[in-house]
Amino acid sequence: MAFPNCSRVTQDIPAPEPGYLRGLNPPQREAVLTTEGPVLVLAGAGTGKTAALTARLAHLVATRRAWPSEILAVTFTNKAAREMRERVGRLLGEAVEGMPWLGTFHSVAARMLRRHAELVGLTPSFTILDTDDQLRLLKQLLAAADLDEKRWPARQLAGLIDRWKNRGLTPADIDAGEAEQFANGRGGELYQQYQDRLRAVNACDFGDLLLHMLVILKSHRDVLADYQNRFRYVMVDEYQDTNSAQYLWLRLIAQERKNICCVGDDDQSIYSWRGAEVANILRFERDFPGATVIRLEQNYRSTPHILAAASALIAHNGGRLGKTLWTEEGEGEKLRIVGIWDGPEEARRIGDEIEAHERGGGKLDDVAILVRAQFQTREFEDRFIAIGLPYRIVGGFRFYERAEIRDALAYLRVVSQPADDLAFERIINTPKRGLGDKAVQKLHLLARAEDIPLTLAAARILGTDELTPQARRALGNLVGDIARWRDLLSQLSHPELTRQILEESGYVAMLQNEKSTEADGRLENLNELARAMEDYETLGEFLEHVSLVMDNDAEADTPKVTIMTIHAAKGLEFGTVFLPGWEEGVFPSQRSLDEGGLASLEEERRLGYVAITRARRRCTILHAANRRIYGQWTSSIPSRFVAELPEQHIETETTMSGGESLWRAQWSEHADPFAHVSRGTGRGPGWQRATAAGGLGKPQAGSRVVEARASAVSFAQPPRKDIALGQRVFHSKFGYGAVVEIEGNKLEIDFEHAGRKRVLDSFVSLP
DNA sequence: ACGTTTCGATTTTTT
DNA sequence: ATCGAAACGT
Repeated sequence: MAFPNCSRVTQDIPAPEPGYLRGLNPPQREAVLTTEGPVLVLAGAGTGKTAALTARLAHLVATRRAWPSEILAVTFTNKAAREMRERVGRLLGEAVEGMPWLGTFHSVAARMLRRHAELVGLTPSFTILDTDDQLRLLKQLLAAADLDEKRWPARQLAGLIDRWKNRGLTPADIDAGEAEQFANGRGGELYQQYQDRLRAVNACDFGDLLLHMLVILKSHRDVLADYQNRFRYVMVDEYQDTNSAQYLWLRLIAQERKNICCVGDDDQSIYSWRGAEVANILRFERDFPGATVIRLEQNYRSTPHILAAASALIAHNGGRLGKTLWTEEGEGEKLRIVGIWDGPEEARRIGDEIEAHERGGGKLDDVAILVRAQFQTREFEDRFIAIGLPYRIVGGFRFYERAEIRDALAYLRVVSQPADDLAFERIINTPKRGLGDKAVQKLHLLARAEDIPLTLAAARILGTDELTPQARRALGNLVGDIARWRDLLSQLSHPELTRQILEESGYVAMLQNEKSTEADGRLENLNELARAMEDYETLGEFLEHVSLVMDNDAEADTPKVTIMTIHAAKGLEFGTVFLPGWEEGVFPSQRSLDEGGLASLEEERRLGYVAITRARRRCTILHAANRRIYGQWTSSIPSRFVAELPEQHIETETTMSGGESLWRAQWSEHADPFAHVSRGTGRGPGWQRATAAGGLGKPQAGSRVVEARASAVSFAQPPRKDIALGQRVFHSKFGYGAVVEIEGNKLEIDFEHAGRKRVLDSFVSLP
């Protein structure tokens, strides 16, 4: 269809195929070349979705169907947006300078909202709040409403409001039934108050970025018409993750031209808990009649065994659009299912295998351990530190979520935005300057009475005798400092100003006085912040960047094993993947089993599908018979998902003697034969198990042998001569501590902050 | 105002 | 077990 044997010109001089089509398979080409009308691209895991999407963008621009500024292309994460921008850039040369509307839903919406802020009662320089600020504000409202924070936690209200916003509901849309969900029907009223307060401080939360734009598009036909006109083409990545507000927003904008191309995979929808509606992708054809549906099914990532196992697992779900993944790859290894005794053994086992992988010439960067929940990472961290295996834990705190970064930003916000009460509250007593609850309360009273921002109230209260003399002096200094910094705003570059503020506010001194490893890290982070600022023209630009875009997946120095949650791994791939904790109650998680019913279980299963399909060559699933959860030893049975993997694609192994079947049979008879011996002993139940006579048979030979091998490797390095008992040493992760035991080159150290740990001597230095 | 103790919760996470 | 936040005591 694309190249009929028509014109003589193309026959004489075969038109060279455009570079961006090179290497694409037929369905991918179809996705690129079907530019007009609604298109749904169902892209299975590893089927070259991003390649198709970026080629499509390049095609639209190269064929002059649209200027870069006339294409709206939205993703969920900054990473995805960045990657797309880079790849399109590579395809088109630097011709794509401006793709102003390529970005995350939130950054694109924020960009729009800044142009129309007045329509929802904000100014174009509104602040984007982080979760901390949000909670602080809600707590104030709850206190004012005389609600017990115990019974009605601010977190819960924040979650509820967020869900409302995700669904596109403004306070006016909250009926009694909805409001019922919080504080006996006061939910709606609190939502309204929250929005009023946000407007008063000229701020938005993340949900507002989309919701405000949605309201504006609905109520201002001219604005809507402008965007409908401007965007000749709309492209959406990870469509299965869109929430209702995003869906409505897209539908409004694409309604006119209907050139909307959504790419997604219903089987990889794992974010329903934060408002994603799988229904959006399932009903695409009804929403956009005449839509072209294209399936990308050729997988370029994994071996047939891995694909078959993943496909069989996901086949247990109902209501799918359905895809059949295939590959040209050769057989490869079967998935391995490994049953072991307990959590520590799981970590030992994986550590040993990774060491073997490394000895065999494998790269650590190509290995990942994907867990269901964050708490599972601990076990691995402990073990890997002990054996000196480099690892990186992805997730947890992002750079801009760290307290010191937020504090620094709050100072900058106070300086650049006089109305930013929340920022002022954050820094008023950080570092401690003797301004406690009482002083803050008085400030609030005055600010509310006069209806002025806190910074102004602070300046006024100095002229009264409301405050104690010390408090007045401290506040006077702060107010004076802020005024001075505001003046400097025009004279200094913002990185310089930042350094000066941190210095003069006493923040740096506060950290220096702490003298802990953490404090050192924080100072380093602050330096990093100032350095990062140098890339931005204005302070405002930087603040926008930091609240919407900043992430920290840098640090690609030494090769490391990656440990992260399955959620965080979506979109990534690794040669070797370990999937620990496939036990009922861990994965699927207890919570999903208790509440949420079938839908929730199916989402867990999709998670399993995502997890397995991250692997290119080798995938190992593990389940432990015993695990410590919340400090309690709990016994568990293998995940139902393990049983859903077809036998011909897996290889089962267990360190319990007698094979899995015997082991399972034993389990069904005795729920937990060792619960009574395992509690409160110094050694874990795995040890008990291995040394116990009788019970379930011989000691676990495999595990013991492996343990010995690990030790041999460790002792190959001669122990250091400069470390003696009682020696004070420094470890880059745990900080300072004293050596309490030496065993070859293994040390047991009592750390000042981290407690007792066993580490290799090569990982510590003398202070 | 600040340090200490107790209490309670504890999936997944982006923006 | 462990961490953070709220209540409590100095």
